[in-house]
Amino acid sequence: MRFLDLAATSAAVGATSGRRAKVELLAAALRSLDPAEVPAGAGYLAGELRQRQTGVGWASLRDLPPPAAEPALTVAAVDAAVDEIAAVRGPGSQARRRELLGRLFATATADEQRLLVGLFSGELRQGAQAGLLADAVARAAEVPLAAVRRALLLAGDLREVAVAALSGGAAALAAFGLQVGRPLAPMLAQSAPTVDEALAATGTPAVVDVKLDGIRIQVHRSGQDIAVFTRSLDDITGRLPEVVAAVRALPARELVLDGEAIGLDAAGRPLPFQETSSRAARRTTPSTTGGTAVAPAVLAAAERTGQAVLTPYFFDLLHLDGTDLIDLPGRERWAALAGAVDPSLLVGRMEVDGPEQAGAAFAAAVDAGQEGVVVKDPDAPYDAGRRGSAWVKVKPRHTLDLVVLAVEWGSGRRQGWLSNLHLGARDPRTGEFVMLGKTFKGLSDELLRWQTERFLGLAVEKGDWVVRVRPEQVVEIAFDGVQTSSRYPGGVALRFARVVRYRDDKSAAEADTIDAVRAIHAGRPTG
DNA sequence: CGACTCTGCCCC
DNA sequence: GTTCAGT
DNA sequence: ACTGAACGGGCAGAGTCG
Repeated sequence: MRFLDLAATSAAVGATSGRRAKVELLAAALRSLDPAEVPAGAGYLAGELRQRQTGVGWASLRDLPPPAAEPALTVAAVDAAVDEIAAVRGPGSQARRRELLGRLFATATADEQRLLVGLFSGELRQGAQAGLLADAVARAAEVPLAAVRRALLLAGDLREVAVAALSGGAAALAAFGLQVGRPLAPMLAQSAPTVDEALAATGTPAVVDVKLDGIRIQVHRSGQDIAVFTRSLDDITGRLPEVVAAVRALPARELVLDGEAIGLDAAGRPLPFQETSSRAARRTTPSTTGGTAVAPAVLAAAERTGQAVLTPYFFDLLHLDGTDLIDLPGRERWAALAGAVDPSLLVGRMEVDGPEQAGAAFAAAVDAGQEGVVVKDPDAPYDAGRRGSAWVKVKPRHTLDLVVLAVEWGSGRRQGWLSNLHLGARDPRTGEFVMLGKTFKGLSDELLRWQTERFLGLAVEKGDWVVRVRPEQVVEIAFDGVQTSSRYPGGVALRFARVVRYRDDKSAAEADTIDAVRAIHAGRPTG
């Protein structure tokens, strides 16, 4: 298949607002792919490259050669070119990658270049991703949508599912059961501002789990083979030897566990997320020589340098010794979990009848330095990949009145509007403002329109990207916490900042101070 | 060597 | 990660 | 209810440069 035809489909999908019409366009393109091109081509239609990492990002896509006048690329040729680019490594690789990338783009027409940029950057923005492509696969292969969805969530790989559906139909899809050793999409939680509202969504009685601020882990065990996967289904087994050891010590032969890995201090209180993250992101250590014994080396180096040792805590069990549990009610899965795992490895959990007990559980979790709670419906099955009302998370929320220092022009559907706010706290010693981070969240279209006019009126420097303003507009900002920052001048930054409302009743001189922010920082876990 | 930029279906 | 808009 | 798109801070690792 010509790559140009995929580019045309992508453009048409992007120009279509209706979901059904998008699916129709994608299905038609899927049908015209050669069987050998399905893995790459189906991914392109969902905005994904077959190669997970290419070493190419926004910076490499800034200066591109002029487009070709005539199309010459096929889907297979693009896939081969990306393969070659992704394989480049070592000294001289940046120049080599740049050369190969330039050659690919010089062969592409303007429309094809647009699709390539979207694929390499990971931001195709055609209004269709893997979820919609599942619909298109069902349509093209004439199989039930539910079968495609289920296969996608259990296989975690769009391309394999597309190949199976288009070549083997419903029978091939049925073969995608839960498989020990192969990650499935983890179940997600909705968010609620209070435990009362969470309880209203789940119903009562409910179960309240402590929410740990660490790394989501899905651990598979088959005999002595143990694998640890992240929320995005990446294999991080080599980075978490503590987790492997803990699961190896369990009596069960086959397990699929869902939980969280987190670093603790000497007193057993949780470390700030940054410290857990630092340990979990470490692959090797300087002292690691061959790489054969990477995992023990990671652990030894962590202990030697005083880095956090991560501890796993589990809250669900999806498979036990030959039996799949995902379709069972939560209370049955959790009973099986309690029987399979040492109590010290279980997430803190309380069964509650109503708001009073749930509120007490939430207060206790926060008091212990934890991130919050997840309220769960004990009758619900494990809905892989879904963010339904069966699980609802609740976290404490801080708010501060900050001052807007600058605003960035938006892109995509926010093009032409001032969008991303630079936020500052007042420094009472200097009268200046200390930048703490940015946010673009919590802004309705109406508010975007209002603030564009407002900040152009306050502008002191109108750049193409950033508009600097007189520090006069106060805005109420909600956020989850304060973290240590090497980027911002105050040494602190807000986590998950979002706009609550503009405060036209307050002047900048009445805005909250950097001291107030530092006080919150000092009060965080092990701060 | 250290300082820097860029990347990551990164983690949250 | 959170939030808003569109279907 | 679900999907997609707006974009946040911080981390380690790889490669480049002076």
